[in-house]
Amino acid sequence: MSSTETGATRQRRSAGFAEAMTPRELPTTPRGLRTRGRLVEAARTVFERDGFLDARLVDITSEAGISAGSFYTYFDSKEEVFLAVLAEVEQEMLHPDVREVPDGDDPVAMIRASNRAYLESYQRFARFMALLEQVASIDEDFRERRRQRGQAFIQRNAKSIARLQEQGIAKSKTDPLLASSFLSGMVARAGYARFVLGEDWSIDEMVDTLTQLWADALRIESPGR
Amino acid sequence: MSSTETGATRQRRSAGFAEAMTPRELPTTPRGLRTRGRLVEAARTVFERDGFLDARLVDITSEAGISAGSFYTYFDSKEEVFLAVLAEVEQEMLHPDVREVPDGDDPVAMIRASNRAYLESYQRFARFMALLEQVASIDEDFRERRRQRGQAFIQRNAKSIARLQEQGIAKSKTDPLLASSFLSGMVARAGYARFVLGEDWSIDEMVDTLTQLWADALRIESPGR
Amino acid sequence: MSSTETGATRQRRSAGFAEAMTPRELPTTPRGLRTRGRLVEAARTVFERDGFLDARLVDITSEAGISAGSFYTYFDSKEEVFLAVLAEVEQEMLHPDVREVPDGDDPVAMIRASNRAYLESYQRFARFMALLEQVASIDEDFRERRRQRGQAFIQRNAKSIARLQEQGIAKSKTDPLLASSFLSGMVARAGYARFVLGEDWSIDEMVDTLTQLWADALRIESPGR
Amino acid sequence: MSSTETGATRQRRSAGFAEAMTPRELPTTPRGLRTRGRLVEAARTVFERDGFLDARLVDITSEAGISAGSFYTYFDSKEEVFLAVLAEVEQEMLHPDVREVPDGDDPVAMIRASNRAYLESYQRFARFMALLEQVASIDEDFRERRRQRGQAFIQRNAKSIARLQEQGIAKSKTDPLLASSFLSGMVARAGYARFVLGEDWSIDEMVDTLTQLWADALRIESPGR
DNA sequence: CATGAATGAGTGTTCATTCAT
DNA sequence: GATGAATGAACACTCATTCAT
Repeated sequence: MSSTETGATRQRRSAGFAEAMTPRELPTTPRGLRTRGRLVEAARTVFERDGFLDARLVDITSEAGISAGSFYTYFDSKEEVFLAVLAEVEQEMLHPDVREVPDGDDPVAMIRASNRAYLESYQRFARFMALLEQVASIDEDFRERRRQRGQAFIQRNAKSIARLQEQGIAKSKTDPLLASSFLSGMVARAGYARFVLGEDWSIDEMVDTLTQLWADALRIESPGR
Repeated sequence: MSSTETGATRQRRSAGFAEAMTPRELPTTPRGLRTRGRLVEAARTVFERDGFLDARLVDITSEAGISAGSFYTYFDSKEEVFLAVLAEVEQEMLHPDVREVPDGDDPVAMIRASNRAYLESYQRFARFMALLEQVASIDEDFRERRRQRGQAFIQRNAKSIARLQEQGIAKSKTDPLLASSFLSGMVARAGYARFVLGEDWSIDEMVDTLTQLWADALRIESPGR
Repeated sequence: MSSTETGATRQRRSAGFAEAMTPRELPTTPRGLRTRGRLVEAARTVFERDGFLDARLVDITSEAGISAGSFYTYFDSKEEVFLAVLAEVEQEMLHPDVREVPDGDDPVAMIRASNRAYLESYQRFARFMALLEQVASIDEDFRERRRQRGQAFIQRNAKSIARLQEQGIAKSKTDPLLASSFLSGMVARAGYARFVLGEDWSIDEMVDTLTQLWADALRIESPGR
Repeated sequence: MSSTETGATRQRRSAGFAEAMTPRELPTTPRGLRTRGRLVEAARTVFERDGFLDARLVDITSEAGISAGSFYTYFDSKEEVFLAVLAEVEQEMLHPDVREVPDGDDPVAMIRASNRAYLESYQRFARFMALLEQVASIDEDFRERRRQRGQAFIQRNAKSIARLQEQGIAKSKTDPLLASSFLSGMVARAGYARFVLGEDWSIDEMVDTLTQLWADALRIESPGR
C-alpha cells in the first residue's frame, strides 16, 4: 500500500467526497446490475491492494473486465465507487452475529465478547480498515462522515456504561459518554496498531488485556475476582 | 486539507519515504543554512495548510521566496523536505517543559500531568498531527518509522506501570507493555478525536476523564479516595 | 449557448455535413413517422438551447423520450438531424404570409414590408438564426449550401431592382445583383446585430432606417417626398 | 476549415473566454518572451488552418517546437492563446496606413478609401476573419466583446455622418448612429461574403458599388455628378 | 549557486456510435 | 423496432524534476 514507489504517478480530477455522498440510483436492468456489481467488486480488490490514491480507474475497469468508458455508466468518480464499496463492506460487517454480543448478566463477559468481536472483525477487514484510515486522512468530508457514523456505536456503549453505573456494578463515577468515547477509542486504536501497523500481539492477549483495562477503568467488580 | 477538490491533480515520480529517510548533510555556508531554513519553514506552512498530497513544490518554493530549481540544492524530493519539517517539529515538541512531568510521589498526579501535557501539545500541533496521520496512511515506510518512534514512549510508560505494580500502588496484574500501548493509544486517540475530528470536549474534562480511566484501569488506589 | 464552459467536452466521429446532405427516406409506418417527428422536435429544442456543438445526442433522445440507440433508426448522425430540423424550420419560415409582400405600386412600401417581414421572422427564429451562424462557421459544406440558398433570395431582389431601374423609378445605375447582395446583406446583418448580438434597437426604427437607406441607395424617388 | 471530417475528434476542458479575458502577465526573461512569441505564431498558423475548434494544443506546441506541457507556462487555455493571437493580429491590422483615410474635402472619396481599406484588410486577414466569426458563433462572451469593440468604429462613422448632415452635404435625415451601424454592417457583410463565403466579385467592383450605395443612401451629392 | 523555462509521462473523462438482448 | 449497456479513440492538463544559462 506504500504509494510512493519510484516512478509511480497519481492524478485526479474528481468531484470530491462531498459531491459523491449522494449516490446515483441503481441501474434497472439485470445486466446493468451485474456489471455494476462486478465494478464494485473490482474496485474493492484494487482499493485494498493499492490504496485509494494509487488505484487507477483503468485498473478497476480492467479488473472488472469492462472498458474504461463504461465506468461512467455507473459512477461519476473514484470517490463514488469508493462509497459504493464502503456500503457493501458495511453490509458485510453487520451480517453474521458479529457485534451481536449476548446480553447476559456478566458484564465483563459482555465486554470481552464485544472486544473480541470488534478485533476479529478488524482482522477480517484489516485492509479495508487501513483504506478507511487513508481516505479519512485525505478528505475532510469523509472524515466527518466517519466521525458521525462512529457516534452511534459510542452512544450505545455510553448507555451500557450508564446502566452499569446505575446498577452499582460499575463503581466509576466518570461521564459515560466520555468514557465510552475513550474506551472505544482505545480498542479501535489497538486494532489499528495490531492489524495495520503490524504490532506483534495475539488476539487472545489483546482481548484479555483490553477487557481487563476496560472493566477496571469502569471499576466493575467482576464476580469471579 | 481535503485533497479531493475538483480539478486538483497530483503527480509523483519521487523516491518515496524509504529513500528519503537518510537525509543529506546540511549546507556548509551560513547563507545556504538560511535558505534551507526558509525552505523548511515554507514547507511546514504549505504542508499544514494543504496537506502533504496537495502541497506543490512550487508553492513551497514561492512561499520560501526562492526559485523552483533551487529546491533541489537542498532536498531531493517532497518526502525529504517533509522529513526535515518533521525533525524541526519534533525538536519543538520536546523543547520546553512539555512532557517534563515532575517525578513526584503521587502517581495519579503524574499521570494527569502527562495527559495534560500530551493533549496541550496535540492542540498546539494539531495541524501537524493531522498531517502525520495523512502521511502515515499513505506511506508504509513512514508508518513503520512512526510506529517504532512511538515504542520509545510506550516503553517508558510500561516501565512506570511495572514499577507501580511492583510497589503495589497499581493493583492491576495486567501486562505492563500491553497496558502501556493501549492506554497510551487511548490518549492519543482522544487527542485525534478532539483536535482533528473536532469533537466538542474541553481539555479539562478530557484530562479528568482520561486520568481517572487510566488510574482505575491500573487499579491505582489514589491516596485521597 | 457558450460552448466553452469549464469541463465541457465535445467529440465527434461523424460523417460531416457533406455526407448528411442527402437525407435518408422517411419511415413508412405512422408510428415511425411520429417518433421521427418527436426526435426532430427534441433536436430543435436542444440545438436552440445548447447550440450545435454542445448538444449531445443523449440529450436529444431523452428529450424525445426514446432510447439513445433508437436515434440511429432515423438518422445517421447529429448533422443529419440538424438538417432535418433545418428543413422543418424552413417550412415554418415560409408558411404564413411571411415574405408575402403585396406587389403593389409603391416600391418603397414594398421594400418596407419586405424588411419588416424579414426582421420579424428573424426575431421569431432568433435562436435558430444564431444556430445557423454557428453551424455555418463550423462547417464549410454547410456554409456553401447556405450561400447557395441565399442566392435565390438575392436574385429575386436583383430582378426587382433591375425592374425599378428600367422603369426609371430607381435612378441608381448600380449593378442590380451586387446592389441586391449588399443591401440584403445589410438587412441580414442588422437582424443579426439586433437579435443575436442584442443591440438595443426597436424593430420600428430599424425598419424605418433600413427602408430609407435602401430606397435612397437605389435613388428611388418616393412619391410623397 | 470544415470541422466535421470523418474520424475527427474534438475535446475541451477549457476555462471559457470569460475567464481568459484577463491575460496573465508576460514572461520576464528574453528566452521566455521568445518562446511565447513562437507559441503565439504557431497558434495563429494552426488556428487559421484548422479553425479554433479543431486546433489541438499539441498541434500548436509541436508547430512551435516545444513540449506539450510548456504551453501552460504561458497560457492557461486555448482561449487564452487565441486572445493573444487576436491581440497580435489587431496590432498588425492597425499598423500601416490601413484605415488611415485621408481627411480631404471629397466625402465620397473618403468613403471609397475607407471601403477599399476595409476590404483589402479583410482580404489580407481573411482566414483570421473567418476564425473570428467562428469563435463569436461559439462563445457568447467573446461575441459580446467583439460587439463592443465594433462600437468604436461605428461611433466614429456615425460622427462623420452627422457632420456631413450638418454641413448639408448629406441630405439624408436618417439617424446617424443607426445609419452608421447598418452601412458599416453592409460593408462588413460584403467582405464576409467575398472572402469567407467565396463570392466571385472583384474588389474594384465591390468598392465601386458599396461606395455608391453608401453615398446615395446618405444622399450625398457628389461634386462630379 | 541560483534561476526559471522546458520537459513529458501519465490518466481521467467524454460521448458518438455499435450491438447484444 | 426498441433498448440501453458497452465501447474506445482522443486530448487536455499537471507538476516533479532537469538543465541550459
